[in-house]
Amino acid sequence: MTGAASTPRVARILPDVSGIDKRFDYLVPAQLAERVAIGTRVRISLHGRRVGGWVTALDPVVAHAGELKPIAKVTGHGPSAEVIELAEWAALRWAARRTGSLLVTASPHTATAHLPPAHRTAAAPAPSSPATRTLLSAGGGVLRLPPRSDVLPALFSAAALGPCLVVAPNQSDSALLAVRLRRAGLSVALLPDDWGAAAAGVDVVIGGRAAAWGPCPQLAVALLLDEHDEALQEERSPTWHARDVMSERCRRAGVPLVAISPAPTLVGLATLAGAGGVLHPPPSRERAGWPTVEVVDRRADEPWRRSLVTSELIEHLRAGDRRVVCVSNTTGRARVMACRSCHALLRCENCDAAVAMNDVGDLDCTRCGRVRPPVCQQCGAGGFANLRPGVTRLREELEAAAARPVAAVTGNSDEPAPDVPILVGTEAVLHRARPADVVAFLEFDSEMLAPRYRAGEQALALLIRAGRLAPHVMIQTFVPDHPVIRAAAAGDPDVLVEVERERRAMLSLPPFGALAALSGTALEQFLRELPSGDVTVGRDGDRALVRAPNWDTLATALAVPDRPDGNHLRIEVDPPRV
DNA sequence: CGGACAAGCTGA
DNA sequence: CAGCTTGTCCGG
Repeated sequence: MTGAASTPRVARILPDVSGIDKRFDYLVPAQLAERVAIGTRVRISLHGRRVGGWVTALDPVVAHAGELKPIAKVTGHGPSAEVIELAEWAALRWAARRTGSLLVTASPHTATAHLPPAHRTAAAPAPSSPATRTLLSAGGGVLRLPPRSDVLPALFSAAALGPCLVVAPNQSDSALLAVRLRRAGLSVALLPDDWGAAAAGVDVVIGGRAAAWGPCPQLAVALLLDEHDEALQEERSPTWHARDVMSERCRRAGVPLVAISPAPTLVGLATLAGAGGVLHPPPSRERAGWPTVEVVDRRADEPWRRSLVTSELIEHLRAGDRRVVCVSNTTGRARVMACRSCHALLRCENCDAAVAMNDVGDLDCTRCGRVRPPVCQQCGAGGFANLRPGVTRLREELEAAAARPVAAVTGNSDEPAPDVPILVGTEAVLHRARPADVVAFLEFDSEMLAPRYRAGEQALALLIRAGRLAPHVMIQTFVPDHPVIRAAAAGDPDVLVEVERERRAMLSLPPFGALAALSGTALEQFLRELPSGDVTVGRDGDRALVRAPNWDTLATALAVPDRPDGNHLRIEVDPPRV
């Protein structure tokens, strides 16, 4: 912080303009100097037009200070210097077209000229979580808490150490926790709305995945909730993951991060276990926090039916006033087929994923691309049943079987699910239904065997969500001994972790390797300029899969070629769907 | 992004 | 060769 009163200061500014990832130097007018710091949102005139931007550096070494234009206006507060640096790291890590897209996430949604006074309390609410305290004092780690347990004690224990940043997968979970934390006497800023209060200083800053970029002065400790949840990753490019952003942020700040999940992911275990390792309740207590799992083996169906309405399901549907949520995937997923003669699920002979019939009548594997003639791999028969009737049809079938009203929850509407005792819908129904007595997955195999490398973890995540909705989960499957089901039934996520770890290691998938999916018209040219040696290029349909031994190597390689303008190249680092 | 300017296409 | 489109470059 040099700069005598006589020499005007210079600010290096990143414009908030899509398509520009360059920094420009401007003079800081004396009357604005007080309000300009790294991160400040400003307006500048660039090439004849007024645009917004962020101060990314102050007083850089600059030769041509005499020709600089002044900053036109200070809009308000922005991310801290630490978060700006974090965004620059993340822009490289996820091959972002521009750093600004991440700084938008890190900035308040409305101009915030003035911050409210800081509000910190000395409250240390009970109950606390000894396991959380142990992990925090060890410098961070992973806390495995079963689905039907409360994270509030962990939050109390963390907040006792000082300003605490809490990242949850979504806004609604954060809002509920914020209410409970406030009720306990803590000062809480719920992002994104309370950005100003968070920047001023509170006990707990909490929000959805974007809270990983939220302000939290004097950050002392951080928590990541439901580390297994896919919603922690941004689905649009740059596909940053709140887990990895938080991990890096806490490493830089030298503060402990504790990730909490009923079933931590392999990547989470590899990157977050840290010094504290993985703590969990004793097996009997952990098991008690999982729902009871009822497996319906569809191979045992005596009269072969296409219907998903098994006798076990009918029992639940007809049981008095039992509230049942039925989940059936019918949209946007790979189709699932079974052999009519031996009832085996059609799987890829190469990679074991479920295969579906293409237009020509052959069986396509969307995971590895293998195509084979329409013959059962088990018994050689050629007659198949499609296991995916529509939700509308299903609703009628269920209603007939239940002899009480059944409502279908369809589409992407945000309206709450209707208040009837039985609901049927795609997995979205798990986000919208009220607590129930039973969640029934009518055909779980399309989840477990989806042609995505994280399918197992994602399927277990569905069971976790179901377990929070109801104490009893019913799973109809042709693969009753699948590790996903065994893990949930045993209340022991390690059952899946051990199988997955071996598979991922063998295939060099994360955390044993790094990958990115590339697409667009400029793809081939970009690939030609990739430095060879460090990365290998494979194919996934019309996308290219670039693999590297680790994320740093991948990021460095992807940064080498000239990035084409416009929408000619799309890069998804750690693509959500592969 | 959006303006500036250059290089290509068209038509009387 | 004016008049228009399309592409490439650049911004302090």
